[in-house]
Amino acid sequence: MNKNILIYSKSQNSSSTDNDLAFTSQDLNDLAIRIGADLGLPDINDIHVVDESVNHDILANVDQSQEHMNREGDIDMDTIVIETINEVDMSDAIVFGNVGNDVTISSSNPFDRQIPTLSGPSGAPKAGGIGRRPRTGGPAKIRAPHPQTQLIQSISTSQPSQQIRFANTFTTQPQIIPINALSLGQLNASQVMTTSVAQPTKAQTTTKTKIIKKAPIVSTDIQSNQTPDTSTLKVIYTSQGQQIVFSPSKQSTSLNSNTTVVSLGANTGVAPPGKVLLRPVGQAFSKGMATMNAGQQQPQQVIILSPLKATGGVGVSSIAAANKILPLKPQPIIAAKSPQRVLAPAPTQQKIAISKASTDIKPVQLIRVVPISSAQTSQQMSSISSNKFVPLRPIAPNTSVRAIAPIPQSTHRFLVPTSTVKAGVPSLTTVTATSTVSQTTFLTTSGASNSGQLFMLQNPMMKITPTTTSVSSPTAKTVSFATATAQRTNFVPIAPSPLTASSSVNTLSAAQISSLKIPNGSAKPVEDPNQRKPCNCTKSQCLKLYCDCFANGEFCSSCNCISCHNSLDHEEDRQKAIRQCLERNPHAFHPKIGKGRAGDTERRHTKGCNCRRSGCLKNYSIGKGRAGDTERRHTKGCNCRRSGCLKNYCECYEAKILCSSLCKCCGCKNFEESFERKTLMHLADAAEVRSAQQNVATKNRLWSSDFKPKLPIRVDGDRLPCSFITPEVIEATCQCLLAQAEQGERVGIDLKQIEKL
DNA sequence: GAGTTTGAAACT
DNA sequence: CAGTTTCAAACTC
Repeated sequence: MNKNILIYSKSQNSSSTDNDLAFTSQDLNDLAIRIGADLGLPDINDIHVVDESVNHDILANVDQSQEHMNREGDIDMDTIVIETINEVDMSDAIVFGNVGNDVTISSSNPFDRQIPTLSGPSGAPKAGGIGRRPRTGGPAKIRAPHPQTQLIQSISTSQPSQQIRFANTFTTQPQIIPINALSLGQLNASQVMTTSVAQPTKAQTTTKTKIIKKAPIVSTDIQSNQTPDTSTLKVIYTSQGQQIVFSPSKQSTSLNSNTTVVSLGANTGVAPPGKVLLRPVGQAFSKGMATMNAGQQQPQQVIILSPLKATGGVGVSSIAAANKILPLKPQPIIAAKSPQRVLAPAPTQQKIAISKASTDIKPVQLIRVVPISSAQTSQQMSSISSNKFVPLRPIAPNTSVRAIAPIPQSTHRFLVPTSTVKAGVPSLTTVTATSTVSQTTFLTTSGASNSGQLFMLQNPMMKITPTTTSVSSPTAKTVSFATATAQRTNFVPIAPSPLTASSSVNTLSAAQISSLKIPNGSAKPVEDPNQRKPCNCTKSQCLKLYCDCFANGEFCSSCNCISCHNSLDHEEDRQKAIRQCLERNPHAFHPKIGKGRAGDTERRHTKGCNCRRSGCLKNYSIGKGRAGDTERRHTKGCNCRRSGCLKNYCECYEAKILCSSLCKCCGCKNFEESFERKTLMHLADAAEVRSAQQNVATKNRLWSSDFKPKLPIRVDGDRLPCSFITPEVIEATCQCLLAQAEQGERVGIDLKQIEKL
């Protein structure tokens, strides 16, 4: 029996913006073995450890319209972390974790764990699934998922099934359930949970959860005497078979030795709705805890994973002696200044407010231990078709696993700018979307459509290269990205960096163009196209679209800006600026380079023009666009007047695309048949050849010695320099030489001087 | 590196 | 929507 073991951890340094993994791979392997042994997993060898550091950031999205949640501080980001894990597969998962000093403990079948579900009055929390210990002792917790997210995907392959219907609701309170209650019960067959949608604008989401059938949960006494709303009852079985019934009524009653009704009523003064604290063994009741027959509970075997080395420290004292504590060696936090990655929804989307004030940001590390045999998981994921989760699984061992957060609306795009992929990232990871990711696409680095929602992944050290996978789903993608930092941030809308948008299809690169300017052909070192350019803003505080970082949805990092507010330290201002930009232009953060509309993508200049606002339609011809360019064009068009659209002032030219009918440029020379453009391109090609040759020559000088044979000249992926010399290059070069010669003759320069030109 | 040019963004 | 101003990047010297 394979099990998913999810381990998540959060750095203790909650204020740090530079955090990294707290677990080493060795830790994870050790943990997997110990956890598997402790939980009685039959075949621990089937458990495979992979690093799931972070990427919940790419999963969630934030509702900017609900920032009050942030301000109120009642949205627990930890919950989001759990949700992310849940989306992978909670029913079959054993989850451990550490969030700061918290320890999350949960279990699966060995403890007969099921996803707990609570339903109280409107706004009550819904399904949860992960136990966790509080920071400073007290009961362990089972957190409900973030109320705004869509629901837990939980599919067990081995148990009889029952459908449970959940709904998105709006609540701010997590469920908190003690470790002792980890042997969670499940709903009776008659208790199909159907809850109303608190926010009518949000579509109700249905998920299917297979659960273990047990005896009826609610006793006759309860139903007859107290008439609880069975539609909102929740029962948890303890390991002793005790039934704990959560009721929305205002009274808590102990019906018998095995059944306790826990009130979830709002006015009991015991526990707020939706927040149920159950007393752990050996701990006195405290205010805020619902009464229950806790004394009858037996200590649950608990494994505590904590980066803290303390074995009986914070949050552990209330655990029975039988519990096992596995201290973990924390990984040193790598202090590296890096751009912050953010995840951005479009403004009109249903989103999740998950971030707190910047001062309360908790870096999070996610580590996932998954079975080597991924077929089961894959099947499970693939069967999730009615929702918009984007679960991912590794396609190779020892790779990270990313899970995409629920995407509440259709046609979303995940944008992962490659412009900030950091060199030296230890592991580039490949994951594969295994579910039917209907209506979901990933924004590729070569541009994308203009519509839909944008999500930006954390910027540093992340790269996604979508390709078609073997998964049956036509929309599934292979996503590759490197480990990202675990900084939890607020989310901002984003757009791809120009570099990202123009990173393909081009025949000219910035480096090539730049190399043209180098005297004596000494080309500059080719800049890493993935490296984001630092901004130099002085007056905008990097909170206007003048700032490329801001416009790209990135935090400034390693920039030269002055009075920069595009950082976590000024998140409030930043969000305000974002809203302002979106008010002015709802597409302000959409990529400027996108796909052209069908039918006019091929419309290009053929002769150039001087028109300014006509759209230059009279001078267009059909079918002259270059192959590859038809999919990319400026969404607004440029307005150049003096540059001829052949300088980087022009956004089209900068993106290495031809001007289109959307452009209002004057004197445009950036059209297919433009002689100037061709010449520029060929010169750039020639410069590239020269640069490549020089680079290779330099390499050879470094590498070669008197005892080594000369290496063949190869550049950029075994591409011989001569391969750059295409007939077009030759033709253009000849044309340039002829033009120079003719000009020289007109001026009266003698032949020798002309030859020297 | 300073100054100029340029065009997008912001503003009126 | 059009004209103007502001801004930062591109470019030139």
